[in-house]
Amino acid sequence: MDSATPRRRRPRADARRNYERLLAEADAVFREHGVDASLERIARQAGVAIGTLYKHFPTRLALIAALLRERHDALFARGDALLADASPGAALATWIRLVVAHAATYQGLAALFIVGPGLKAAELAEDCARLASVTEQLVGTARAAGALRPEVTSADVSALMNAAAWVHEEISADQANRLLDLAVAGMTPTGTALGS
Amino acid sequence: MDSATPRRRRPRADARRNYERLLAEADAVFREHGVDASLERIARQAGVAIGTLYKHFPTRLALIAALLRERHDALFARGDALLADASPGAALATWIRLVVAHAATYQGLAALFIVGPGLKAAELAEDCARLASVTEQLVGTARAAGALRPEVTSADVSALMNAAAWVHEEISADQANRLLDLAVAGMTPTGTALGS
DNA sequence: CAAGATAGGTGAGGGTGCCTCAACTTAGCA
DNA sequence: TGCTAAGTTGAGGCACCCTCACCTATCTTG
Repeated sequence: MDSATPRRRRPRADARRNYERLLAEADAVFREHGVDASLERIARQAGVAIGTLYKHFPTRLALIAALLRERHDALFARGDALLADASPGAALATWIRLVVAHAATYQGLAALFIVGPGLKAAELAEDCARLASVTEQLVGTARAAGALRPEVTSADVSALMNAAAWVHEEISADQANRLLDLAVAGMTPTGTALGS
Repeated sequence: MDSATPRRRRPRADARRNYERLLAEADAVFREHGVDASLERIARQAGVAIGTLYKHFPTRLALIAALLRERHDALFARGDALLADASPGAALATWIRLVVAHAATYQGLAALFIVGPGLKAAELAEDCARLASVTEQLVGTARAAGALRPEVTSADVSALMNAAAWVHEEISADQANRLLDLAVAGMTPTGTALGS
C-alpha cells in the first residue's frame, strides 16, 4: 500500500492567488464587521465567485482558522517563552494581555474560543487546546511562586481573558483594561497587580 | 385643540390574544435560542402570520423590550429598595447578582444592554439609563461607606456585570460567579467580598 | 510544444430569514 | 344590523447560506 506517493500536482497559480486574496479580504471584512460578516461579501470583494470561497474554505470556521494560523503560532511561541520567565507573576500578566488583545481582533472571536472543543468549532479545537494548555502552565507556575491565590484556577483566568476580550469588543479597550486590573487584583494574595 | 378625545375603540379580542401568545412564544424561543432567534419561528409557534407579529412589534427590539417591561420594573423597584439598605456593600453585592441573573436570561441580551443608548437599541435606551442610574447610586453609597476602593467607577461595575452575564451565557453560571467573586474582591479595600 | 488530465472556478438554485404592503376579515359600536 | 377601523394575511423582494453539475485554465508528460 505505498500508494502514499500520488505525486501531488503543483497547485495552480490562480488558485494560490485566489486563496491569498480571499484571506486578505476576509481579514478586512471580519475586522470591520466581526466574524459573522457575509461570506458572499468577502467573495465579492475578492473578485471571486462564492463557490470558489467554499472550495478553499468549506466552512466559515475553516476560513477563520486559516486566518489565525500564523498569529496563533506566534502567540503560542511567546507563551512558551514566557514559561521560562524569571517572574511568573509578570509572565502571566503579559500572557493575559496578549491573549485578550488577540481575542478582541474580530468581534465575536472570543465567543468562538469558548465553544472551542464543542462540535461547533472543530476547526479551532486544537488552537483552543493549546491556548488552554499554555494558560494552565503559566497559572501553575504563578501559583507555585505565590503570585496567585491558591484557589484561583486556570479556568478562572481563561474566563477572565475571554470576558475582557468581549468587553474590549463591545465597550472599549480602556474598560477591558480596567476590568482586567480589578479582577487580577482579586486574584493576587496582596490584592495588587501581578508580578509586583 | 381638544381633539385629544378620539374615543379610542376597545382593542379587538383576537388582537389581544395574539399579542399575548406572541409574547409567550417569544419568551420561550428566546430562552432556547437567544435574542437572535427567528421571528418567523415565533410567529409560526404562535399560530399567527408573520405580518401580525410585525404589526404588534415593529422591530425585534420592540418585542424584546415588551418582554422585559415587567421584569425591569420589578428589578428597578428592588434596586430602589436596596438604596435604603443598612449595608451599602451588601446592597451593591445583591444588586450585582440580580442584574447578572437578569441579563443572562436570553443569550445575547447582555450585549444589547451595552449598545443601549446607541441608535441600534432605542427601544431599550430608557431601561439602560435606569439600570445605569441605579447602579451609579448604589456604587456611590457603597464607596461613601468605604466598601469600595475610591477609584472604582460605576462604569467598572457595569462592565463587570455585563461581562459576568456574558460568561453566564457562554460558559456557565458557576464560572460567572467565580469571575464576580474575583473581580469584586479586587474592588474592595480589604480584597474580600463586599459588605463584609 | 501539444494535448490530456484534473484541480479549480462558476453561478444558478433551493432553503431560510428579514421586512413591507395591498388586499381582505372581523370584532366593536351606534 | 350593518358600517368601519383595527387587525390579519401571505406573497414578494432582498440578502445570505451552501451545494453541485458543468465549464476552464493550468500543469504535466511525451
